[in-house]
Amino acid sequence: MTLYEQIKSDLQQGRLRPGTVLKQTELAQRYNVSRIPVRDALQRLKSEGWLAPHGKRGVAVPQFDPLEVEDLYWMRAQLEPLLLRFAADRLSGETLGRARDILDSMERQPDLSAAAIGDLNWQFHACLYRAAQRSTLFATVEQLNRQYERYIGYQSRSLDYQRTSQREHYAMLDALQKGDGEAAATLLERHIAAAGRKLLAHLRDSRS
Amino acid sequence: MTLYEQIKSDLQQGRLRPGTVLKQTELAQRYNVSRIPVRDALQRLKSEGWLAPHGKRGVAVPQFDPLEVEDLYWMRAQLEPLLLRFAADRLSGETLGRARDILDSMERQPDLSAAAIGDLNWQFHACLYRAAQRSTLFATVEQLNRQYERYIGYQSRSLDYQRTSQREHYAMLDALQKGDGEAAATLLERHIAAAGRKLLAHLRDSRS
DNA sequence: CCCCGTAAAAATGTATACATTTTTCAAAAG
DNA sequence: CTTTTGAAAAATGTATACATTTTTACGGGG
Repeated sequence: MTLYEQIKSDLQQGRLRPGTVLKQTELAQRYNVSRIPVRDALQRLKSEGWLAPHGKRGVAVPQFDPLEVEDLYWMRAQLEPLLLRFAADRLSGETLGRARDILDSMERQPDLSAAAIGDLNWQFHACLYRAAQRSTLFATVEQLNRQYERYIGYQSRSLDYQRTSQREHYAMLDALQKGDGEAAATLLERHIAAAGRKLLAHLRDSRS
Repeated sequence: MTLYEQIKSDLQQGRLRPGTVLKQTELAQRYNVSRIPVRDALQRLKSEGWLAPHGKRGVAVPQFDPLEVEDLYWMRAQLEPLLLRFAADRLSGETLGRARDILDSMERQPDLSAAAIGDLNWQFHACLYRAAQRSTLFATVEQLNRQYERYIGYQSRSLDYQRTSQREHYAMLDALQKGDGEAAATLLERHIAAAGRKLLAHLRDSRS
């Protein structure tokens, strides 16, 4: 596991709490490395929204922010359906197959961690988006999804919601297989909006 | 001037040409610094689209890509009008004044460099967007604009186009001053789309 | 003639040491 | 008692040196 992944995992699991100011020296000791790789990891984590600038120098673990979630989901709801429309014309049977495999594997494994679910989720979407061959649009969408990972702990793991989410995924895939990209894009937009509302509700509940 | 700015300027002015593979050691010698600050600058430039990964290690100066321009402008046309709508309700007289000052100063200076025009352009837009107090949305928009800077050399500097562009800016500002955020947002969307078409045409001309 | 494996070289990753900047804290002035 | 100032301490920025990985090039085998 790289240093970047280690720090990210500590952020995800609350071992580094919002509000904490991170010192390169402390982190270097904590992970038994020198400050050079720490600097690299911090810069990357900062660019992905896991850390925020703190004063003139230094970084801090940012608070959870409902407004950030709203922005992220709104942007995703705008950009991802377009990407899917571009992809629709170019989807090979093999790609659709791989996407279905990912969904099936989620189905098979009953209780994955929130992080694992989030990862497979992205793998599924990314697998379709890549087919669009729009690397710039894809890169931005990927970044938004990475930024949203920070909130993955608040994602509902209720079996109920998982079922709904999976049903929407399969419906999208079916539409694509029929060649109806437009329908798939509409489903996707609703899927993202619904997930956003769900996450916001959870966030507001658990922090009020 | 920081190292980051120096390298960026060399990229902008073609002293580092598309296709070139950059070596940390070479750059360190070229700019008379050690490899540590070079690494930092390269990572940042990479995250802003000025450089692209090259193989497993190392970075290269990317080719100019019309598809990238299309994606950037399309995303900007989607995201920025929303940001302006959010801002519209919160614009103070002072903010509007500062925005107008920026436009006026562009008017006063007849022949600025493409880079200088681009910078003032962004200052104008950013000044309005900041009022929305949507930091996540703002950050994404800012990144898209920075990414687009790479193509600023292809921006038309014809007096004709500059006039059109300025007229659109003033029209937007007038709409905002009248409190008509909706009209301003519509103008902005068209403004971005028009600028995108213009840039694409130039790019295709000069490289065919 | 081409391909593959291996060793040398070149490039990047990381640690340590030093330089510079920022922050902190205490003492003195108002 | 509050504010200011300045020196010590702490943190980050940078250089040099070493470690590891990747690339390159050469020579032998197929």
